[in-house]
Amino acid sequence: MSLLPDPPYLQDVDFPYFLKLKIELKGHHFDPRCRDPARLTEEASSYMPNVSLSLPLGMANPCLVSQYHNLQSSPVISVSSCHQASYGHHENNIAPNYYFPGLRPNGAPPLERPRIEITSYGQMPEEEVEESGTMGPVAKRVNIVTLTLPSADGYRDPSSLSPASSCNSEASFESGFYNYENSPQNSPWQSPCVSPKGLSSSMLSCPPHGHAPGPSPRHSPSTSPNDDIGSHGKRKYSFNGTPYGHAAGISPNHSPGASPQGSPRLEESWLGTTNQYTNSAIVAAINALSTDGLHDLGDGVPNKSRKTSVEHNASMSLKVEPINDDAGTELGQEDYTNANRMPFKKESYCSGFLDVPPHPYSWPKPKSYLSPSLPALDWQLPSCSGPYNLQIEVQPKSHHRAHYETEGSRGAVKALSGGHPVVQLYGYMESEPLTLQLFIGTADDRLLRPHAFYQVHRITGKTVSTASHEALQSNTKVLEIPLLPENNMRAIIDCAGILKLRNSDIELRKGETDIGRKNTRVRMVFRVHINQPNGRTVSLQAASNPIECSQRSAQELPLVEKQSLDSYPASGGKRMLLSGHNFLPESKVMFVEKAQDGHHVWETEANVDKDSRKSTSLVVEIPPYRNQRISSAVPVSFYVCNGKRKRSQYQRFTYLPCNVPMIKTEPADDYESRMSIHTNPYFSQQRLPTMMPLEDPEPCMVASYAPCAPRPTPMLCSTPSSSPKLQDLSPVPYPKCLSNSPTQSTMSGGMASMQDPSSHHGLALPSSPDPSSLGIHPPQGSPHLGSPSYHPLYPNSSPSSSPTSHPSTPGATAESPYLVTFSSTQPRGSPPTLLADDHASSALPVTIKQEPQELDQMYLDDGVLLKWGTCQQGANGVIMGKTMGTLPRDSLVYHLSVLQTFSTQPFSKAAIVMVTEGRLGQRSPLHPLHSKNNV
DNA sequence: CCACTGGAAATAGCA
DNA sequence: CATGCTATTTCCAGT
Repeated sequence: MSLLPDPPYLQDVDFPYFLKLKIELKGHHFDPRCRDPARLTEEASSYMPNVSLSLPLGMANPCLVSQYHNLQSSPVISVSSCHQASYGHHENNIAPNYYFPGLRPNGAPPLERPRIEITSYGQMPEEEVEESGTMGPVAKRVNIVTLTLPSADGYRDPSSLSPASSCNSEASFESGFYNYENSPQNSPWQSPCVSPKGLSSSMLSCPPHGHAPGPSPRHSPSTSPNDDIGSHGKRKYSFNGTPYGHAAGISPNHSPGASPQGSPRLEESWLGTTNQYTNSAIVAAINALSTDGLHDLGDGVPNKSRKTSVEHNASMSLKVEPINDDAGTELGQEDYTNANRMPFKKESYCSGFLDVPPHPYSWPKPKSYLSPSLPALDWQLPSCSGPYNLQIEVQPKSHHRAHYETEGSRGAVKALSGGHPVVQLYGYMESEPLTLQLFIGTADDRLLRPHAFYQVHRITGKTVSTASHEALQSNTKVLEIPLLPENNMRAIIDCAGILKLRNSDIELRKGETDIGRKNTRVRMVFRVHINQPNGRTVSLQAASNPIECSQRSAQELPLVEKQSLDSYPASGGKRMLLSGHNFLPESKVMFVEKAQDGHHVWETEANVDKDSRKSTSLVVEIPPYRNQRISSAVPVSFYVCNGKRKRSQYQRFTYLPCNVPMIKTEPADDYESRMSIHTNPYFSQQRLPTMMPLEDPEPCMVASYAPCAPRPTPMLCSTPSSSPKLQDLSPVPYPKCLSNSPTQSTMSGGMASMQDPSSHHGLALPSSPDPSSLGIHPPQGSPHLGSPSYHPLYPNSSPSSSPTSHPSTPGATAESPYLVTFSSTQPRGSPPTLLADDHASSALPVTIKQEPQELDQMYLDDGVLLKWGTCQQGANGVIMGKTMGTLPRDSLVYHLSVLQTFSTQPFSKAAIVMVTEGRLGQRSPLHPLHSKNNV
């Protein structure tokens, strides 16, 4: 990056602010090649040097920090990331090549990706000129910063954005600098671009952008851009104008006001740091903005549009016509076409800028951090490593009603006590402040990953004591909060709210396989990246207890937060205390045992102590198990039921043989135990029965969680290497973990990752050029066949014990506890199987998690699949029918509609789906796609 | 005036 | 295809 003399008026401008002002997205095509580890590596090697040298990076957010700093002093920034096209184009730029390693293949043709260009105030007018992505951007201005955006899509999936998310996400763009997408750490693989619907990017592009011929692209349904922005008085902030702003305006779907990210707050955030800016500067910036990346945001947006979005229509989305004023900024035709960019009116934003109040807090400047690569958000990280221990001292309340873009903020997530969650890093004695990252993660039974339907929302205001920054990493908004030594590395999280994205917007994104319906639980995920003297970086992560985000669920569904017992002898009879919410006088507690196929093998209603009933607690008598002579522990589950469809999630419980010790500390190293550990996120226990074969219950499962014991004080934790199996344990599965907030955070799972700066990026995917071969895969659906815990965290990460090794490399060295097994026969792109031991590689049957009562979807326990098809089940077994297609293994959850997409031919709903593990040719148990109307 | 909240009507999606 | 429910979103109004 280069710094230029600051114009007088720009001197005080914060980088972030700046970015916000000038961001242009170009090209929205995401080239898969970018995800190629090999290429990434190459690139990293080639370009990283520049980055590290020129950028003072914050540990947590190297990119952000560096840019931020630089920008502050220099209005003109030229950054070109990832994309060749973009990079190198800005001859004028002093530091034209700010490369995010891994983004672009060497010598590979330029990839068309959305770019963000930032231009200094003075140049803004011109920066607008752009060239189409492939051609290579034509640097109009020296001072233009170009950031290649992942697809400029939605929050999560670069390749596909939901209208809402993509279009609106101002934040994301703002964070352009913060955008980690380009960095290796991002998991390019994170979201498989499986486009179930086969939507083309163009199709997906944000329709809204296709702004009407009208004056301002931003035109939202509401009519005037301005209106869009602020139906709720947000207009003022609508700073969305900026990248995000676009979104707002752009996406008809979006409610006028807010963009998901673009929540009004964004502006504030920026403002906070940028308050000093003068109006003129702001105006200029605004002017410069014109068509921005907002359009890109729309990329990946499903054609499907809401009724409410009048403007949404294919034609519009596909084609954007330059609009008046913004026209100046317009992109080439291609850009429009591709990105569907909509120009928005500057005016509308101006006011917003001016109105924003300054933020008192001055973002700490972290030390320079050379390694831009940070672990992807879907990688599992441990909460402690060596002397460090990241803990959630005060857990958030179990319920927090998330707000929609169309609503005003619903405030920050609170703690049960009425205060706010508190996170603290123990064991850190340095004087350098660190950055605590926060994002909204999933709370289901699968590996923790960014939640597709929720985003963290920055809260600011008088009542907020904690400063924060918004950044975008892999389409996920990340709140960055300073962790200061003077505060004992403790942060009160009173600046984080939760934004709900419309299901319809997200589900149609390319590659998105998760469904939003009834997927309303989230966890706050905290991360910290600690630089080590040796140049490595230790990344820790702690996830909160699950948080129910829907209004209705919060009000009606019973929620079990704690249970006094995890297991008990088959004889039962013991009373167990359940703590939670929404327990009613008529609440029932049902114990169930499910077979592998999801059918209930046994179900019984437990007696509830009527006298002790409270809305938040309930005493239930453990019913005797159906078989009093079990020789091994039998995992079952129970749930609280308030009526039809009003059930809590399944809670785990284990029946023990009457004479057997209750706990085993070492999980058996078999498939099941691995799986159990693997899938154990908070609620995993609840669903476990459903998704796993129960026939051979493993007592170990319970035991495996034992390690979760709270660690109030800093202490050494077992490193991944030492106890890989435990690494992935998530916080809360068992009461013991639940009881103490600190405890929970302890096991957020994953292993600590150590980065070796020398590698320049997190992608040290060395030996194998092909990502798929490496097994590095996206977590999204991530699976974990063999060892969930060993999710390919950092490609180049290694256990703390052997930081330099490349665990992710197939055939990992002996020094690494982690082994990656890869089979040539394994479908390309299939996830690598990381094993904790040699045994893991054995063929494991693919299991399908299924919840009969649920939607037309099925869960795949492993990512290693697969071919699937229909077959008929005869009396003696199964007769395979036709192979219907091959599924991308990155997704764990498949909707019927998705399967149909992959199918080479129509299939009957009466068919049974069969999943085969490609590598081993094994067949998973057969599962009806849908229990009710079987496919 | 704003940022929240709590409620609940309006919609959507399923069964 | 209509109907009944649920779940999701959007609105409203009060603090």
